[in-house]
Amino acid sequence: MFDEIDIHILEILQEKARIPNAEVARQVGMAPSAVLERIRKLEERGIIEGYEVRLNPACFHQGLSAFVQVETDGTDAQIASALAAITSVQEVHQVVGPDGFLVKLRTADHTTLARILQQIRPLPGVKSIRTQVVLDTVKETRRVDLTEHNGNSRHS
Amino acid sequence: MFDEIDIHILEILQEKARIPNAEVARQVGMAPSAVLERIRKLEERGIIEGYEVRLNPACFHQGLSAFVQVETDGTDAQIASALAAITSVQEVHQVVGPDGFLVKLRTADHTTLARILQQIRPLPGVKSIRTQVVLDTVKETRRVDLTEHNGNSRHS
DNA sequence: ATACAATATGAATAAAATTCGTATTTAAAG
DNA sequence: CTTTAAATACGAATTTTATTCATATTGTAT
Repeated sequence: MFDEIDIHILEILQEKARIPNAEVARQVGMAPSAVLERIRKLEERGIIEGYEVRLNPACFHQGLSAFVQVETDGTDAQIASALAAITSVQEVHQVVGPDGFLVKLRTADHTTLARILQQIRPLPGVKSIRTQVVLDTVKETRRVDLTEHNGNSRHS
Repeated sequence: MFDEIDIHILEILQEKARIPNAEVARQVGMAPSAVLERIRKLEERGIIEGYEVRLNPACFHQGLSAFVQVETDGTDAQIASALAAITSVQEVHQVVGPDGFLVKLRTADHTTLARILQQIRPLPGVKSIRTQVVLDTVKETRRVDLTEHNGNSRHS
């Protein structure tokens, strides 16, 4: 799927995604055109899904995080998409075990949170909800560990 | 803090973070140098925290997500950093209520997950853990809603 | 070994980033 | 409602980067 050079490129991009191609090429010791071609293919294959800007949520009145355990009657796509449609909802995960979803929210304050919760409760199929408000986020990353992939070669 | 033009720029960047500056300038109808200056200041002020590449976790043997409710004896920074130090741990949130943390994990499979859990259980201060394995992730975004900020002007 | 496909190179060109002097706008103070 | 100072925008010039493509090299299967 990908070799050590690809991993190296991905490591550089994970560190700082807006780094110029030419700089990546310098760091991996290859021609810029070759690196460009590799990145293109990583994008084509869906290994690179995209590039994101990380904004400071506190600057946009989104300082409060919460997790909501939503117990449901079955696990319809209906409920899932109703939850996903709420703007404050950042994540919706269907979990194993008793039917339900784990929802991650982001709101300005407790008042807004309460409003969103009142919005979730009456959704058809929702049996109960349990809310956990986040006091402090110690770690929050999406970085993928690439260290274990150094040995992979490019087999079809 | 920021005006409508900043919001417009941030919306464009949230859509596609690796878009060239010159293209952003075209879309907002300003000179590239002016847009560059604005983006710089957004970065300086910590409004833009950084740029990330989004990788497909499944391509790196990280296809399994799980949430772990860690009940603890108090909420030491000790426990938090011990949890955060584990590579598979993507998020550590201290939650309101009974002392504890909500931890988000990413592993290759159930076997690896079990191993990580056995690693968490004996940490000093950990009373009990409850694990929720993710079957399906319906939504997962970090996008900040900027639509409400159109009226903001630039006051100190 | 041979041939085919994939990848790398390097030069050339187009595009973008960056800098900076000047002009314009904005906001505060008088 | 001016005046003034600071912030921002502009646009030309320059440097750097992106992109393309013909050629060379490498890797792989037969």
